[in-house]
Amino acid sequence: MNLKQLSELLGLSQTTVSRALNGYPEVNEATRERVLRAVQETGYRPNKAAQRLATGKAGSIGLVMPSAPGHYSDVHFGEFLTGLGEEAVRHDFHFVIMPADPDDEVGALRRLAISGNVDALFVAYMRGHDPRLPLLKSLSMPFLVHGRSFGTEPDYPYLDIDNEGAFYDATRLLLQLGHTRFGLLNGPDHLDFAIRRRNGVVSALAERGLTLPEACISHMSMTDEHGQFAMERFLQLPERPTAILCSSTVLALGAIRAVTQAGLKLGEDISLIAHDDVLPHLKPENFSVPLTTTRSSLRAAGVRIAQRLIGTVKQDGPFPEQELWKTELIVRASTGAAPREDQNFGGV
Amino acid sequence: MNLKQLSELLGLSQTTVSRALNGYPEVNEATRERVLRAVQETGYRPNKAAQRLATGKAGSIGLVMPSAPGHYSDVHFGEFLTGLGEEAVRHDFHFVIMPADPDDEVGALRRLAISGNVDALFVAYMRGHDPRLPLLKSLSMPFLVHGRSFGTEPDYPYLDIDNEGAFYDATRLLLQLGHTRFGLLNGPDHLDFAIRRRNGVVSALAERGLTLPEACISHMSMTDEHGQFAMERFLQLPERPTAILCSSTVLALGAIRAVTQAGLKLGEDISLIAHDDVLPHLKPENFSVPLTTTRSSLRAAGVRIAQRLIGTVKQDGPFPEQELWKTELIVRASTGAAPREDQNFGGV
DNA sequence: GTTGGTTGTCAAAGCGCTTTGGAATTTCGG
DNA sequence: CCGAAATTCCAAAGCGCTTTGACAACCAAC
Repeated sequence: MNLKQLSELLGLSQTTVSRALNGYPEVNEATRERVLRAVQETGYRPNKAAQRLATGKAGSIGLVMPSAPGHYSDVHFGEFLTGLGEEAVRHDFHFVIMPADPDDEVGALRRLAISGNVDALFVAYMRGHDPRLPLLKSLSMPFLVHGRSFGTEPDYPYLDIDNEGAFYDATRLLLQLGHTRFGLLNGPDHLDFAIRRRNGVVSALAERGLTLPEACISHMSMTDEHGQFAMERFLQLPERPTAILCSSTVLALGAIRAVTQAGLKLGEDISLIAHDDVLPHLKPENFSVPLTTTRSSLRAAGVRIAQRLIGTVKQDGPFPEQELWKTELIVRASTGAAPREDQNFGGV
Repeated sequence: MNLKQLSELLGLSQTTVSRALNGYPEVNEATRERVLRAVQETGYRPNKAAQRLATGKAGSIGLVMPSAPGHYSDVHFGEFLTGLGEEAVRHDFHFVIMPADPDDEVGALRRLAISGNVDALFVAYMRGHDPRLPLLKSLSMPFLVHGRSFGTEPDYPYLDIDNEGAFYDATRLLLQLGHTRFGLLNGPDHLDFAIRRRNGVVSALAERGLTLPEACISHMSMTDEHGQFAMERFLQLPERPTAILCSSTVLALGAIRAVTQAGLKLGEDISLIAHDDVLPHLKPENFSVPLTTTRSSLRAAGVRIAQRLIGTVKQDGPFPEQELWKTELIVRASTGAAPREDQNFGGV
C-alpha cells in the first residue's frame, strides 16, 4: 500500500492525502478524518526512504558509542541511551550508532556526519579542549553536546549539569559537619565533568583555607572495583580522610565495600557523598547505609537532549542553546559529624 | 554535487557513471578509472536516501538493545556491538538501535521491523521458547539470531557457540583432576546459554554417576558482585564444592574475591574454570592466578554476524544458515588436582 | 453583478539514484 | 567483406513521497 493507491482508494489526490497526514491546515477536517480512518483500516505506512528523499530529512540522530573499556562505564551510557530512546520513539526518530575506538572519536564522528544517514549529531564524554568541537562547528549540521568542554569557549549548544556547584555544595555540607580531611573518588581526569567536580571541591575547601592533597584525589573509570581499590588506598594514608566525595554511586559501591572491610562505619567513621545519576538498579536509598547524594537523572537528560535535537531538526524550536541543570543535594545516613580526633585514633 | 552533475562533468550518462561506481561489468576499465578519479576530485558522495528509495535497501540492520539493568550485563553487550560495528563500517552499513524494556522486546522488535528503517534484524539474549522467534519468522525480513532458543525447533538462522560442549568438556577436565563436588555460577536461568551450560555440566557429571545439587547452582545476571555473593554462599555449604564452573570472567572476578577472602587458594583449595568471552579489559591470563577458561570471542561473533547479515541483504550469499562454534579449553593455573579430604578439612 | 478573498483540492514537478531495454560501436569467425 | 556476437554506452522510466502553483468553488462585500 502506497500513497498513490491510498489516494485512489479515497478518490482524493496524493497531495490532499499527504497534507491530511502531515497536519497541514488547508484540508477539511472531515476529509482528514476520512483519510485517517482509511490509514487505520489499510495499515498504510509512508515509505521512509521516499520521505527522506523528498524532505531531505533522515529522521535520525547520530552518535558515536565509545566501544573500548573503561570509558565512564557502560551502565551510565546505557541509562542515558534509554532516555534518548524513549523520546526518539515518540517522534518516530531513531539513532544511528557508530561504535568507535576512543582514539578515533573525531574520525568516527566525521564519517557519521558525511554518511548522509543522520540529520543531527549528539556527543558526550566531553574532554577538556575537546577536539570534536571544532569539527562539529564546521559541519553545518545541528548538534548537541552532553556536558561541556573545559577550556573551550562555550559558544556551542549543550546540556550539562552543574557539576562544580554540586560538588561545591556537597563539600560545604561536609565542612559544616566538621570534616577537615577530604578524599575525592573521581572519573577519568581528562573528562570535563571530573575536572569541574574537582574544582567544586577545591574551591569549597579553599574558602576554609583547606587544600586537597594529591594523594586524596583518585581519577579512574567508574567501576565498583576501581572504587574499592582507590578507597583502600585512601584508608591507608597516615592522615586518612574522614569525608569522601564520590563521582558515582557505582564507585561508591566499591568504596563502601572497602570501608566495611576495614571495620569502619559509614556515616560515623567515614562520611560519604556520591553523585547519583539515578541508575535504576543502584538506588542510594537501598544501600545498607542509605547514601547522601547529589542527584540528577541521566535518563532525564537523555530525554531532554533527544527532545531538543529532534525539535531542531523538525524546526519546532526555538530551544535554549544552553542548559545547566542544578542538582539536588539529598541528605541520608552516609553523612555525619566528623569523628572526634581521640576517638578516631583511639580505635586503631 | 550529485550524479547528474558528475555525469555532465564527465560527458557520460548517469547510467554509466552509476554502473562504474557500483562495479558493474559492462563498463570499460578506462572509463571506470576516469569516473573514480573524478569522484576523488569532486568528493562526490551518492545520496543515501535516493539509493534507498531506488534499491529498496536501507543499508542498515536493526537491533533491540535491552535497556534495563541486570541483563547479561552491559560489558558483554558492548563488546559484541563493537564486533558488529567493525564489520558494518567496512560495508558502509549502520545499525539502528532501539532501546527497549526487556518486558517489551517483542513489541520493540515489531516496531523496528515495520519502521522501514532497517532491512535486516538481529536478536540476542535468547530465552527458552523465545517469543520473538515466531514474530521474526512471520516478518519476511532477513534476520539472524545470536544464540539459540531452547525448546524451539532450530529452523531459523543462528550463530551460536557450543555452550553445552564447552561446559561438558570443562567439567570432564575437573572430574579427571579428581573433583567430585561441583558448583556452577551461571547466567540468568531463563537465558538459553545458561540452560545449555548447565546441561553440559549435568551430563558430564551424570556419566560418573554424580549430580549437581540445587544449592550448588546459582543463576544471576553476570556482574562481579553477584559472583562474589554467590560464591560466598557456596563456601558456607557443609559440603562445599571444590570445583567451580563459571559463566563469565566477570562473575569469576567476584567469585575469586570471595575465595581469597575466605583464606582459600585458587588452584589448590578451589579449582575454577570460567567461560572467557575475550573481553579486552578482563584477560584471564592477567588474573593473579591465571584462569583456566573455555574461550570464544564475543567480538568475533559480532563480526561474523554482521558479515552474514550484510551479505544476505546484499545477496552476496550463500551463507550457512546455522553455525555452531566450538570453544577452546585453555588450561591455566586456576585448576588443579582435587584437595585430599583430610587436607581439606584439616585446614579448618 | 462584478470583485476580491478564502477554502479545499489537484496535476505535475521534483528529490537523486538504479535499472530496463535498446542503440551504437567494435570485434571476429567464416 | 559480411553478419552475428560482444562491448560500451545511453535515454527514460521508475522508486514513493512532498511541495509548488493553479484552479474551481464558495462566500461576503461593494
